[in-house]
Amino acid sequence: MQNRNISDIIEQYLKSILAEASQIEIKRSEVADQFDCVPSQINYVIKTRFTLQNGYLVESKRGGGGYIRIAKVDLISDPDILDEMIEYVGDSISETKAFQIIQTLYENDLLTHKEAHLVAAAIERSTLALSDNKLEDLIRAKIMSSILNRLRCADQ
Amino acid sequence: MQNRNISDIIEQYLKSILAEASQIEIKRSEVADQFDCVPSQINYVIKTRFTLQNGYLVESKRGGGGYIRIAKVDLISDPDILDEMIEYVGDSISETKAFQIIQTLYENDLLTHKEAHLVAAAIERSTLALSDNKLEDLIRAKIMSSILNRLRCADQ
DNA sequence: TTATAATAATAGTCAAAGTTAGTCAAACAA
DNA sequence: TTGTTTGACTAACTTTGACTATTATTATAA
Repeated sequence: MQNRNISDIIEQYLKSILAEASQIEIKRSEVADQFDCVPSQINYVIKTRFTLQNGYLVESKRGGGGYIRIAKVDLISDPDILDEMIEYVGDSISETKAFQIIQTLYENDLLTHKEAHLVAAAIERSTLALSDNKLEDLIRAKIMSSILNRLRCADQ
Repeated sequence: MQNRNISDIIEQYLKSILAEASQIEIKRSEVADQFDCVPSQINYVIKTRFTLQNGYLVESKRGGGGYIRIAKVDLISDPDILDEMIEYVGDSISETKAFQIIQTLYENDLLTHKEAHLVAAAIERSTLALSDNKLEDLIRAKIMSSILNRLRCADQ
């Protein structure tokens, strides 16, 4: 349970604040100063320990008044079905197979009727319409994976 | 959700007035004085936060008695705005601008919170993640257009 | 009085400078 | 090997001010 490195310490610090509030906003440089590390270390911590799979949503803004916002989200009780689908999608998927996945999501109440239509609109052939079919299937897979991943969140 | 910079503060001020009236008229120099900034800062705020894709119409007049008028547009009662948005998207759009559109659709109840998140997941940079930025903006535009079109038929 | 010119009073544009956060790969450590 | 640390470089957003454009008002000339 002891902290072995600075990343673990920062992770624990952020999670201790998140225990109080459901959402926090930090200034990257301030936290880096606080823990005497380079700013990009904060990115490393977030990328490795505050993923959506772990139940965190991260947003940020650059420039004056910039920030990094970390929000804790509730995950659906049974993520296995999503994991299987993401694996099935892999890095390439046809329109037909993607439609089947969307249908399954709808039947399992992970998507409403309208949501299913919107997702379908995003990935259908007539939308992507790339002359390179391989590339089209690849992009469709990226979109499907991202959406499946997002469905881990109970709310949102 | 604090204000982090003067632009955010001015944005919030203007939106708080707009919450009362559907349309407001301001004097650029007065608002600049009020918030102790240069007048062109007001232009920056308007240009980045009160565009049509943000759901606002802006008119102005120079010279004596000049003004800047900001009006809120109602997407639901004005379906033409969807067409204008599709036209605005064109065949290429950045992540930032697409996010603004999604935000506007959400604020006007054309998308639920979850639907907005799903659409965002489909078009965000980390999803499309193409080395070719031009192609990425092009595909994002195709998806956004398809989604906007789908929203024309209110219920599915 | 009327037309025109000058002046004042606005708002717009643009680019430089400033302030953040993100990426990526090399070096390092367990 | 795998995971961590570091820093140079990049990208995004904000602030500022000099310069420009437009409109209204006032002064001047015919």
